Amino acid sequence: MTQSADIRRRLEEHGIQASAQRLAIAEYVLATDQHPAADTVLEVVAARLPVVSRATVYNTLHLFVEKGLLRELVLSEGRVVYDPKVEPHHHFVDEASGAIVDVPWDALRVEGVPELPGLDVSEFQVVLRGRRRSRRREG
Amino acid sequence: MTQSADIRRRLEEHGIQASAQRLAIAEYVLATDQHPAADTVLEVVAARLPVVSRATVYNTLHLFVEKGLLRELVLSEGRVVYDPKVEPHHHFVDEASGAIVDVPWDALRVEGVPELPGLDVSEFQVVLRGRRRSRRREG
DNA sequence: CCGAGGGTTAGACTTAGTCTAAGAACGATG
DNA sequence: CATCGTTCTTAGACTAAGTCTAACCCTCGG
Ligand SMILES: [Mn+2]
Ligand SMILES: [Mn+2]
Ligand SMILES: [Zn+2]
Ligand SMILES: [Zn+2]
Repeated sequence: MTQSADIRRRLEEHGIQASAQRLAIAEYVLATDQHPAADTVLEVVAARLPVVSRATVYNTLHLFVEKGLLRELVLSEGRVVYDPKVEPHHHFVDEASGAIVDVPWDALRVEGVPELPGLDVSEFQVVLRGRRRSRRREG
Repeated sequence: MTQSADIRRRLEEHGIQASAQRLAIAEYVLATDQHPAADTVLEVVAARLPVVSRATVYNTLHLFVEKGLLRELVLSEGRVVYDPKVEPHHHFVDEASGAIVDVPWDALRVEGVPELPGLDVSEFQVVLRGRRRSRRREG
């Protein structure tokens, strides 16, 4: 499939040498709309690739972060999570399930950041917590 | 000193039975303007009270959170931090030092939260990252 | 072919936090 | 006071996320 060729190209464009492990990890973690933790990545990838080690998963995730393909988020205790959506956006944490939901940048307006005295802000986001309202249709 | 009597009263008002350990922990953690982690609390308190155990520090911090005297913040990897300022406010994380700086609620305006579809937001805050600008005077 | 550099690996190690079971302090009651 | 049930504290075992190390395995250029 051309899917994997696309991913290979994408890695190389970011100065990352491809390997079977990196491709398998990228295929999952760069395409998901979830915010998986490292151990989830390991589980998912290990189910498809004969053998991937924990060390490689951590190495690769950190490499992807360093090269700008992923962002690392820390929103709740003991859960470092990876986000393939690197453009600025906000996050909602569902207190019932722990699920993390993306909130588009334009859905909120934050005013006053440039006026904060003594602080050079390089990035910011709104972190929201609460319950997801029950939906009529799950789709 | 009446300081410790005040603290004792404050604990009891929140339904917390006082003890030497709880008073010592409260004296530090409810008065600080920093955002200390559990191990910092243990260090500081152990320096004044003959013996306090790690288990008690964790138990007490969790109790204080449950009773509304403290809030638990998770802003960076591996660092759960406690905040005696329980009113809503925002946080700036200095990327150089890891220091956490309070940003008053009214310093920023966030619009659009009630209009988020499908989300029942119970609380939110803006999390900012960057560098603290060098100040003329440290005070 | 060969060798160097980069990638991967198992497993030891570290660190934050939790759990357990036993002892100490508390506080109501006789 | 003495007793006794409840609450609090404790050391140390345990867990889980993440890091480190040193050996091994590829791959690609010469
Ligand atoms: Mn990390
Ligand atoms: Mn906690
Ligand atoms: Zn996201
Ligand atoms: Zn704060």
